[in-house]
Parts: sequence; C-alpha cells; structure tokens
Amino acid sequence: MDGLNQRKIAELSQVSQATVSRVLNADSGVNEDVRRRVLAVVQAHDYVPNARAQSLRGQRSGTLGLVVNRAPEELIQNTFFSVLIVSILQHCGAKGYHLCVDTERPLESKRTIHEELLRTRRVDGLILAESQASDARIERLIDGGFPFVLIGRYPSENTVCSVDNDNIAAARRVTEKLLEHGRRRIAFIGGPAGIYVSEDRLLGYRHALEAAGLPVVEELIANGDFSEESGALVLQKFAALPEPPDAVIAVDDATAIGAMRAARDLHIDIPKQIAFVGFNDSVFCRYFDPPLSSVSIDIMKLGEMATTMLIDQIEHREVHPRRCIVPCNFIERASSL
Amino acid sequence: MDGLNQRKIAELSQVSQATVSRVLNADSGVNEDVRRRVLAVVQAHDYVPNARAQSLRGQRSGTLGLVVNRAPEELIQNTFFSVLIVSILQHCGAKGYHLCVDTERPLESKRTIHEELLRTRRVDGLILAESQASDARIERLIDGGFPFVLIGRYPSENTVCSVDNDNIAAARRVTEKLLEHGRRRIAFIGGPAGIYVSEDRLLGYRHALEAAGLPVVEELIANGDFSEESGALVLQKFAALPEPPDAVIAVDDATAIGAMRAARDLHIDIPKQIAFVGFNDSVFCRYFDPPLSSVSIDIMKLGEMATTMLIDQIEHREVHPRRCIVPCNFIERASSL
DNA sequence: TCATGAGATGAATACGTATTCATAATTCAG
DNA sequence: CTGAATTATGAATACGTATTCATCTCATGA
Repeated sequence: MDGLNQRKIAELSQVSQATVSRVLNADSGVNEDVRRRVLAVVQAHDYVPNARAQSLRGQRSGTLGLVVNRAPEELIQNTFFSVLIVSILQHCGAKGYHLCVDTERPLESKRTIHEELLRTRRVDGLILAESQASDARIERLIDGGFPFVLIGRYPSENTVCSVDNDNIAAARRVTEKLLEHGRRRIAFIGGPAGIYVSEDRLLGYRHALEAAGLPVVEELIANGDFSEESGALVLQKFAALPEPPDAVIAVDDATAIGAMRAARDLHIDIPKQIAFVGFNDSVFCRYFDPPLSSVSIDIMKLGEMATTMLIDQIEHREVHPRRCIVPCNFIERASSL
Repeated sequence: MDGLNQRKIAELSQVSQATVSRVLNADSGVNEDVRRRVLAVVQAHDYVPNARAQSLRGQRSGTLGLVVNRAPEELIQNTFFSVLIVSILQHCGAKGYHLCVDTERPLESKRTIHEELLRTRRVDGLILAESQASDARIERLIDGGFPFVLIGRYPSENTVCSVDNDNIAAARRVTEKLLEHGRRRIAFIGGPAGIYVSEDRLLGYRHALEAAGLPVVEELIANGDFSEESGALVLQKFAALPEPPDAVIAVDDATAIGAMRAARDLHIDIPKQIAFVGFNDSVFCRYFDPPLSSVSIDIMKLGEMATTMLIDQIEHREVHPRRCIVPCNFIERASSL
C-alpha cells in the first residue's frame, strides 16, 4: 500500500503541501531549485497523485460513461458494440479520459444507470447507445443539464446531441441500386415495430420507390426481429405470394441470411431470381454462398464523433451541429448482382 | 446542476450533516421521526450522494478496471473481447461495481495504464486481458499488493490469480477426435511465437500425438498470425509437401478459414481429403461451406470467474484456487467429419 | 532611502462524505 | 431520588488535492 500523499512529499522536500501541488501541476511561480528538489522526492518515492481526491476537488472525474442498453445476446452477436467500444476507447485515451461502461440495471433498482453514473458525479458525461431512445430518462438528463450524446435518433433533435448513420439515405441508395439492376418487386424486412433503425431504413426504401414513380406494395413489407429465423419465415411468406419479390432488403445481416437460406431451401436461384441485401456488413457476409451484399456502417467514425462531441460539451466548447450523420457504404457482392 | 449536498439536506431537515449521513447509510441509532423527516427532504429534493466524495472518504471507488492490451483490429475482429466485456459487466452490476475499460496507452506516456488506474486509486482492482502476460508491469502489481486477476497464463501461477481456458486439454481432445476419425497426418497452424494461447494449444496437440504413439512431424507445424492470409499461405506450403496433411488444426477460426479456402482453391476435397478445425467457434463458422468445426470457448464463464475472483480479493475474502480453468467445448461440424 | 511591485511560498480553506468523539437526553437499577 | 448505563445527536476531523489569500523577500526606481 502507498499511504503516500502530498503532505508527506512536502515534509520530505521541506516545503509546504501547496508547493508540491504547484510543482506537480506545472504551475508557474515556483523556484527552480525547489521544483527540482520536490520532483526528486516525488520520483524517489514514486508518488502518484490520488485521482479520487483530484476529482473531488477538481469537480471533474476525467471519466466518460458509456451506457449500452441492449440485451446481452444482441451485444454478443453483433460486432457493433465491440467496435464502438474500441473506437470510443481510443479517442478517450487520446484525450486523457477514461471510459466507464455500464448496462442498464434491472428494474429492481430504482435509480437509472444514467443517474447512478451522472448524478453521483462518477462520470463527466454519457454516451448512450440505446435501442429505443425516446425515453423519460433522457428528458431528465436534459433537465439536469448533464452532458450526453445519443447514438441514434431522438424526437427533439435540436435539443439533444446525437450521432447516427444515414440510415435513410443508405437504404434509399440500396433500393435505387437494385432498381438500376432491373429489380422491380423489391421487398423489405424490418425489425420489431418502434425500433428507429428499422423505421429509418424503411423510410429510405419508400423514398426511393416513390422517387422512381413505383408503388410501395405493402405486402412486400414485413417485420422480423433481427434473427435468422424471422428472416426465413418472412421469406417463405413472400415466396408464397402470387407475385413474389425479385429482391429483398433486410434491416440486418442475420435477417438477410435467414431469408437467403430459406430461398435456397426453396431452390430459388440467388441472385438470378431474387437478390439479397443486408445491413452491417458483418464479417461472415463474404463467407456466405453467394456472398451477401451489405451496407457497411462506419462504427469507428460513429464512436469518434460521439466521443468528440461529448468531450466538447464537457469542456464547454461549442458543439457545432447538434446532430452528426455518418455516411454508410453499400458493399455490393454476388447476392445482389 | 445540483449543488446539493448533505449539509443542505441537514439544514432543511433541521439536523446535523452527520445525522443525514447516518440516515442514508441505514446506520442504527437514529430516531424514527428524524429518519423520516430526513428521508422526506432527501426525496423531495431528489438528492443523490456524491460518489467522488464517498470514494475519497471511504477508500474504495466501487469500480473495477479491465485492461485490454491488444491491437484494435484484434479487438474488433474477435468476438472474444465483446463477450468478455458483457460478461464482466453483468457480474459487476450484480455485485454493485462499475467497470472502467482501458487499453494500454501508447509508449509516449511513461506511466502504465495499470498504474494510471490502480495507483491513482481510480479503480479497486484490475482484470488484465493481455496477449503476452509475462511482464515487468505485472511484477509491479504484485509488489504493490494490488488486487488483480489475469486472464490467461502466467509463469508464477501460485502468486497470481488467473483464469484461463483449458487450451491444452481442448487441443488434445480435438486431436484425439481427429485420430479417431482415422486422420493420421494432422497439421497444426499456430499464431506468432510467444503467444501463450498458441503455445498451449500446440502442446495439447503434441500430447495427443505422443499418447497415441504417433510421431510429431515438425514440417506439419507452422506459424500464422491469426489472419486468413497466413492460414492460406501455410496451407499452400502444406499442400506442396510430398505427404500433405489429412487434417489441419488452426489456432483460430480466421486462420482455419483462410486455410480452408486455400484448400478449396486447390480443389482439395473437404473433409474427404483434409479436415479442418478452428478455435473460438465464431458466428460465421456455421455459415461456411462446409461448416467449420471449432472449439467453443466459454467466455461468459471466463468473465464471471475473473470478476468473482477479483471482487473476492478486493473484499478480502479468501480466494480459493488461485488459478481457475474453464473447460472448452469441441463443436464438430462437416469440415472434420 | 523608502515606497512600490513582483515573485515565491506557507497557511488556510473547500470539495462532500463517513466516522469518531463528546455531550445532552433518557432510562434503569438500587 | 441518585448514579450509571444507554441512546440520540451535534461538533469535529480526516480523506488528499487545488486554489485563494496573506506574508515575506528582494529588487527596482524615484
């Protein structure tokens, strides 16, 4: 154990504790001899200042919080989360912050993790990666004036700092591309109702069809639940239609792959009879047969922007656009050519 | 902003700050009326104690540190990391701890992240997920008497708390299984030299061969670097041998898949002419053609044990076995049948 | 020579909590 | 009814740092 503090260093250096603090913080106005003497003692005893005391005194902890409010399975399956963490971690480190990660506590505890982290002053700000963001908890953060950045979308966008993919634009681009390739009955498989990612992608799909003067056929729009099974089920329904689709855009790679397998099982030729496109560009997309086209999301960029925006807020710098959009990249592979 | 503290609550409740503290900490010896009065004020003003002050005063931060000392690419590619975090997160939460994640800082900063976190008292203990653990930094942690748990292996095992897979046993089991299936020239593709995971798995492979009375053929043992390319390269060399292998165990799924693709490109029949087995049981294993056999690692368990052991140390409980081994599970798929 | 100011340093204080110590109020045994 | 034991509470202190305020020294200029 240490038991070492500035007072001890001060004694050993024959100066006051205040001077030790000044030396350590590179404060001006300390005699060169004294500075050297103190530093010598500090080094000799390998003294390290106590971060707890610093954060109590300094009113900042130097720690950012990341709240991941998703089901464990989702966190594990999806690389989104790990890439996000790595990205945030890198940028935190570069700017001298630490990162505290938490998931929402179960209902048992009254206090939200947001409060637990922010209101107790454990962290200086929060990055929220929530599945559904429209939430009373967020209102409380706004009311409290706490610095936070939302990854995703939020109804009142000008109030809240947020970072998001250009889901709408990306889905639109994918749809347009499929139209270019001559596909005419393009279907869409979303996630559960209310998930904004799914809604936005559906919106982009609609936009593209409307812009092309094509009807939006409601029977070609279905909901899954981000699982392979749900994709397969939906595809079977699609295949049973009098006029089955000649292309499927899925909200998710897993859904896309489920649908694709179902199509293969029905001996439907991919991509000749039907094309498939997923979202996320998961590692396994290129291993599939045929390789699955997918929309690659720049998660590293997402994390970078979120971190930067949050730190800007914390350090009272102007946060330029309150909402930042990171463009996606459509990776075309054999499944949609 | 809050600006709320126990003194203010005390004033409003017409008691002393000490009493407020006692009420909040469910201390005995406080009059029921007073308790109710204080609690009413606390709730009315939605007061939350300041964690910074608590940790300064209480000599504990209630936060664990997780240090991930690996290349960003590795963290992103491999699900190991994200699963580990999720697991640790869950068990931290259950026991009332928070989790601070950090990567090793670049060399620029003199101070190790270990020191940065532990010595500054930012966290109460550390979980180290390092690629090569044998390190002077660890010695310093031991000397300092800091609580920490190593994920992986360490030379002086009785001194250090560690959690690990049974890499040796698992590799041995895989090899034996392949022998059972009639494979006789089994090759092994490892990672870069010095990575203990790779060394342990190689050891298990050797053990199995020796136990079966078979020679360990050095030309069937090669090093990759956890990448597909390296797997492919090694396989091409293997294929060019006078007597090519009839099975390949790779240290890693990526390596295995690279090798498998190379074999396919050479029109070698899988698994008839050559079998493949990887490690990690990545999501994409089952999507591959043929589906890749792989050793599934119970990362959730790993995280649980590490967290439990660390918290036991921190709370001065006896830590039963200093080293815990989590068994792996061989998932056989078409690639090795 | 003295007043002025700059420069260096120590003393004191605040950050917000938990805990010890002292004290007042109450109870109990005799 | 008194002294001792118990209980409830407030005052004081410590955790370790950063910063303000006061003090002291020394040089400079008139």
